[in-house]
Amino acid sequence: MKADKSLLSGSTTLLVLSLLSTGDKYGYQMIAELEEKSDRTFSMKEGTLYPILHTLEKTGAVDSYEKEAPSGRTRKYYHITKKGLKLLGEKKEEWTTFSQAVNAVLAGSAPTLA
Amino acid sequence: MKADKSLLSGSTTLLVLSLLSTGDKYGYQMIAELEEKSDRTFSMKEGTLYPILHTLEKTGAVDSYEKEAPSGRTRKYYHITKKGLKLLGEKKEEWTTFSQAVNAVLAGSAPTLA
DNA sequence: TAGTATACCTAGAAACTCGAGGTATGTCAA
DNA sequence: TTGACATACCTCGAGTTTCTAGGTATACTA
Repeated sequence: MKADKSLLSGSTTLLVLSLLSTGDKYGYQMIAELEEKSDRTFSMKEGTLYPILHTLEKTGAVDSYEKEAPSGRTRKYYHITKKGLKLLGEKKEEWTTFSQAVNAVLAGSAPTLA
Repeated sequence: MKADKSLLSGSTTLLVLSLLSTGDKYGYQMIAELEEKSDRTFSMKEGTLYPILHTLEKTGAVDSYEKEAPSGRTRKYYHITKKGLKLLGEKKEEWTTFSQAVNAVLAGSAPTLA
């Protein structure tokens, strides 16, 4: 990740599920979309994404199928399941709670030299 | 942490510095304040906090001094330095960028069953 | 005087991401 | 036709961060 790699932990699953909630996608595409949608803040690495996708598949939050691209190359598409949508809902809520809590703490802090 | 332990990564330093920007504090107190200000979302563990404080001290973002509490017990107070304030400013900005990016990605996601 | 809250600390395990590597196919230019 | 580059998938080991679980010690309270 770019911004602060360590800030990312835990939100990756949320981001991946969020992307998949708008339609089936393949790995390489998700990385590009994430980068674009986040205005270049996120640049998830393949070494991060693929293990996440495999874990999500193992737990039944997504399933996958292969499909040939117009170019002729085979791509592996991921599809979010009902279980995955439920998980997304939970993760979203967690994120909201979490970010509000951080903002609450920051609100009390002294103005900085920034 | 409670909410989702892994969401926390990277924000702990931000939170600690933020707390210290409003005045000198000792470890135990910070854990309590964090819990209170975040409305019970954060419950940072001692095993997390103390190593962070030690690292911040090593890098010069905070310094510390011992002081006797009214009770008679000795407490170790931490004080944020100029360097620490600068670091806080940077971390704050990182947090803002990061959270906006996450929200941007979520904004595009389908409404969930939540 | 025994239990609980306060207050500090550390070592090892667990989780997560990244860097670096590997394999393979399609495209395009020399 | 061959070499370079982008696309597309994958894995392993290192590094970072947090937690669990312990340890030590003092003050208060029943």
